[in-house]
Amino acid sequence: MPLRILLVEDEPELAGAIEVVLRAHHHVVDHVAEGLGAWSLLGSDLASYDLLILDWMLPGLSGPELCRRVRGAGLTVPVLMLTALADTSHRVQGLDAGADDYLSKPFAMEELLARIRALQRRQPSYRDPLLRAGSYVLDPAEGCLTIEQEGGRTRIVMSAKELQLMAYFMEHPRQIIPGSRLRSRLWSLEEDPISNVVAAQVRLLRRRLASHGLPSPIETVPSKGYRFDPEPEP
Amino acid sequence: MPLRILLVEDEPELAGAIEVVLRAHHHVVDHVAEGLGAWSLLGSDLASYDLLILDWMLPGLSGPELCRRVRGAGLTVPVLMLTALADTSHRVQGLDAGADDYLSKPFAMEELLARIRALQRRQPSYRDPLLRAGSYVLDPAEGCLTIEQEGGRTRIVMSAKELQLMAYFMEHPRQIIPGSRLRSRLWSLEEDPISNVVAAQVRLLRRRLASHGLPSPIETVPSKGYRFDPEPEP
DNA sequence: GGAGGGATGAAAAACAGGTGAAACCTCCTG
DNA sequence: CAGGAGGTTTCACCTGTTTTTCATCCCTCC
Repeated sequence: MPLRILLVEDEPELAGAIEVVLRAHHHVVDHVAEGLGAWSLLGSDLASYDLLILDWMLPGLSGPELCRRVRGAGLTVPVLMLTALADTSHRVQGLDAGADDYLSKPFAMEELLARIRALQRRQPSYRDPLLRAGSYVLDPAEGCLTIEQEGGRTRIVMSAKELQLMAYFMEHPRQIIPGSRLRSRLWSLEEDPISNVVAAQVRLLRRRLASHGLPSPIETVPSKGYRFDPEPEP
Repeated sequence: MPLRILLVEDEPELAGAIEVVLRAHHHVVDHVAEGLGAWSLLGSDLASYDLLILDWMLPGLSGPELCRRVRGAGLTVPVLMLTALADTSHRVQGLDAGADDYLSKPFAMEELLARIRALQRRQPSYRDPLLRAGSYVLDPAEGCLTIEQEGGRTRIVMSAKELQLMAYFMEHPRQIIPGSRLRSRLWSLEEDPISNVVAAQVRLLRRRLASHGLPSPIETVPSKGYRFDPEPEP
């Protein structure tokens, strides 16, 4: 599975080599040469990384310092530290700063890849909690819905709006939800009030469920709204 | 689960970045650039928000000031404050103003998301309470009225206006209510006074009750108004 | 007995939602 | 950078329901 990796390394040759290898293994790599640049990327960029590879010695902001900042900001992203200094006291310093692993130069690319794999396995990576209602389980992180029926489970990948809608329904099971409420909760204000986005999107959601052979759990209560029933009583 | 979020931030770049990230996580985001706009948005109950993200420095109305107003108005919505000022005295000021959390710029989007998740672990949805008068129980959420008689209960699904009318009667049992009051309470402002909407709607309400075999609890007091009696004395 | 509020049924208007096609947008790919 | 695929929204049109109006009738109170 491809990872989004931020590589912070000031030696151009090594950096280039690492980039090539990682890309060859289908990872997406951003490279910066110094610590402050990395920090501002982490601080404001839209990207979120699956892995940070930090050189120990960096202009601007050292590897351990950057690592401490990252941890201080509450980030749980795995950090792999690179260094020319192999002795134990440095190793300890690095790990104390919050790094997850530590690799001494020179190293074989194979070892780097192996350690990346190891970090990924160990990664408990915080995920949004699942949302459950009856036999429906929604996973916002994965962007999918699974339904447990007799005879197994069905997994449905959904679009963003479908997920929002489904989540709202699942948070309010069996309640009648007026279309106007959906509109005000799930769509931002500026849109013109004479539109039928809600009806249209409800339709798409129903169609998506139907396309997997599921009976629609969303009922229309005429001129009142919609009602989601996680498992209709007989 | 998706949240409805109001973002008050005057730096366009940062605001844009936050918006994109929040949307990517399936939240619904409204963005205003200054405090007064935010305040008027919060005042109009077009939308109710699950979270406010306030910049510290804002044109018009500062973040802490807005936050104080929000709390002063009795709103319990979680507030997350953003600021370039990291020192403790500001942190304390922000939290004293009623903010629930505090984030210093620059911050990683991951941290913002983590804090939002943390703030968000709170109360589940609640239902609006039932309205009771004598043997009549009105459930606004379900849009129905139940009557407990000897021999069981009757459940009547009603239309919106019927519910409004019934609710008004049930809130003023045994009182004589002039038609003109119903008109001004239940119908927005001066519609043309030569209409008999009220009479017509009262009729529909009576008919609906009658169609379920119930004696009408709504009596007409000639040239004075209507009176609702939750259970007529013999 | 006539004025006025209310009752009544039918008809009209307004409304909410369902539907398919088409327009848009954004992201991805060649 | 063009083209394509999805996803999302709009549009025009259709349905059924709710709400209001209208014309008429009824009753009560001065």
